[in-house]
Parts: sequence; C-alpha cells; structure tokens
Amino acid sequence: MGRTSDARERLIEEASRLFHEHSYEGVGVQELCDAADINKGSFYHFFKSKDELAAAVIDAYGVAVRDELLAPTLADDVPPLARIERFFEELTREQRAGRRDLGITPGCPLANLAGELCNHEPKLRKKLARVFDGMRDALEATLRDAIAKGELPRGTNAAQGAEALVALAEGACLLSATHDDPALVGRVGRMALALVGAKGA
Amino acid sequence: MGRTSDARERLIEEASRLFHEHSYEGVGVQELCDAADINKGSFYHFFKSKDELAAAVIDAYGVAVRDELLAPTLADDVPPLARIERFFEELTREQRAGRRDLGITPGCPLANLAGELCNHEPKLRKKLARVFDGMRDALEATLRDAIAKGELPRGTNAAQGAEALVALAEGACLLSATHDDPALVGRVGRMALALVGAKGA
DNA sequence: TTACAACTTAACCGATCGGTCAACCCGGGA
DNA sequence: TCCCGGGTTGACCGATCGGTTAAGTTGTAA
Repeated sequence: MGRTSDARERLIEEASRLFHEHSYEGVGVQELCDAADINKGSFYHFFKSKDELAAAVIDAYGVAVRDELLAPTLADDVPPLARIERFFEELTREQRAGRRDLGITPGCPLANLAGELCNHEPKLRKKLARVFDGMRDALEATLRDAIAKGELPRGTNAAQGAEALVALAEGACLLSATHDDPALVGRVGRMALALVGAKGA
Repeated sequence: MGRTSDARERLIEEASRLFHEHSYEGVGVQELCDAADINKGSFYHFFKSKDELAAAVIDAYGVAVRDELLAPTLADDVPPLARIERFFEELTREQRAGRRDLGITPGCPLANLAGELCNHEPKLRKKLARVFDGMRDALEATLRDAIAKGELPRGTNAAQGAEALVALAEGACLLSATHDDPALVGRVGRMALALVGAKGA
C-alpha cells in the first residue's frame, strides 16, 4: 500500500454528509465506520478522536467553499456587484438541490456545525471561524473592486459590508432550512446589494 | 400538592441552559435530571420523551423572545427605525452578557438549536420556524410603521425587509459566537438600516 | 528473504444513551 | 378512615457511546 489508502478520505466524505444530515453529536463513530465501510479500529488508526475527524471535515468544507462557491461565483468575468448576486443565487441553487436530493432544505453545513460546536469545542470553533473569514475576505475583495469600478460609493466600508454579507448569507441558509423553503435565500439575497449600499437595489 | 410542582419548570429552565451551553444531542436525560434535581422516572412523568422536552424549551424561548427582546426593543416610545437599532443593540448586549457569564460568546439559542435540529426533527423544526416568524412579523410591523411615518420610502417591501433582518440578526449571532466576538453583532447591526433601504445609513 | 510499517480485523472496555417499570409517598375528598 | 391519583424513587432494560487492544495481513524496501 505505497500510497495512502482512500479509507481516510471516504471517512471524511461520509462524515461530511452525515454531520450535515444529522449533526456532530448525533452521529456515532460506529455509524461513520459503517458508512465508510471500515472497522472501528481503522478509524482510530487515521484519527485519534472523533473531534479530529471533525477538524478534517471542516478543512474539507473550507476547500469546497473556496473552490465550488467563492471561486466560481466571485470570478471577475462579470461586474463586481453581479458577482455578489451570483453568489446568493448559487446558495439558493444549493438549497434547492439539497431539498430535491434529501427531501429537506439542508441549510449550510458550516453554519449548522458552528451552531452546535461553537459553545464547547474551541479548536473546532476557531477552525470554522477561519472558513467564515475566507468567505468574508473574498467578498471584501469583491466589494473593493465594486468601489474601484464606481459601482459603490467611495466611502463604502468594504470590510464591514463583507462581514454583514456573510451574516446575511448564513442567516438566510439557516432560516431557509428551518422553514424548509429554499426560495427564502433567493429573496434575502436580492436585498444583499442594498445592504452594502448600492443605489439601484 | 394541589398545584403543579415546579419540577417540570425547573427541567425546562435547566434544559434551556444546557441545550444552549452544549447542544441538544450533546446533553443526556440523566444530566438534565441532575441539573433539575429530579429522578429520571420523574422526567418521563412530565415528558414522554426528550423531544417533547425540547418542544417545551422552544416554546419557552418563544415567550422569552417576545417578552424580553421584541416587546422592549420594538416598543413605540421611539421612532420606528430607532427601534430596529435598539433591537440589534439588545442582541449585542446579550452576546456580551453571555460572554461575561459563561466565558464564551453564546450565539442565539434558537439559531444554534435550529442548525442542529432542522435536518431531522420536523416537528421541532416547525416550532422553531414559528418563533422566527414571530420575530419577522414584529419587525415587519415596525418597518410598516417606518414607511407610514416617512422614515422609509413608500415602495419599501416590509415583508422581505423583515425577513432579511431576521436572517441578518441570526447570522450575526452565529458569526459572533463562532468568532467569540460580541462586537460583531453590533457592527453588523449598524448596517441593518441600509438593508431595508434607509437613506442615512 | 527478511523485516518493517501501513493498514485491517474483531473482540473488548466502562460509561452512558433514551426509556421503562413497579413500588411507594402523601395530601385531599368521600 | 380509606382510597385515589399526582408525584417520586431508584433499579433496571438493551443498545450505543467514544475509545482501546492485540493479533493479524498486507505491500514494499533493504
């Protein structure tokens, strides 16, 4: 077995799914092992605890957010504010897809995990915070671009605007999951431009 | 024992605290009973399951939100938009108080619970949705008042604005907990008026 | 060919999980 | 006085919890 077996990656994949479908505390190590088709002993060969698997799952979420959400939607092939709109449209699409595939509106895996873990696992909490920071930074750069291109007033505070956009997006996903209504993200997203001070919205 | 003993209420109180400090799945029935100083058998005299206790906890949250958050902050002793500002200031104060008392920024108990439960307990999910609806309705009424008093343009969509405000508030609480930074709610809250279309912000 | 490290296997640990049970305690109405 | 019913008690249920252990089974490199 010269190269790393894929058992570890299967574990991370299945854990991402199960943590999101249920919750962190609601999924047992045995269930994770069954899903990844490995033995419990192997689990503890790859991860020294369930927490450590959660850390790996959060890292994987971070990569997915960057590569599958931020990079495509905030790419500079369209004007800056249109990227923000595209960002929220993609969130809406994900909620709709989740609802189609699972029968329920899933919400944001990061937010759901954050709500559960923020009060008792400082290490995981900080890891989640760093993923949110990545979202904020990408949105902030987009807002700065919008200011530079005259789409937003010169005085606009890009840092605070980006922070508020992340809050709006995560809150919208949470509400959309709670109401089982993917369209809620779309409605809220359509107000996002007003939040950062765009005139037309 | 003519009147209902207070064991049931102690249980709800302690469960509100423990579900928030840890999480729903992360707190066992035995721990709940210890905190409320009752026997496990008594637990199942008052509630036929842990789920049913959670339902009672959500109801209690709903009352607290109405009486301790919405009623005082959205009272009409100040102009409508100032009430919205007061609403977010109160959220900030709660995060700060939580941090002082518990050592961590707690986030919103509703949001944390919602993130954990929305994907597998439809009955509790709907109960949580109704509490969020209460927040939205109160904010919507405030926005309508703002429109009537000329603080917002006539064309403002109060319903969607209120929905977005709830998303913004819950998202801000979640981020503030994740970053352990109560001030985040304040910063985001200061942008709330821009979200609904106020000019001055 | 041997040796070692990566990996797998399945039995096992004490603790805890959500939930049940039958016995009991005790105050108020008849 | 007796009984009844809300409330309490603590032992108990099988299942599962997160985690450990020791003995294999590999592929690979010396």
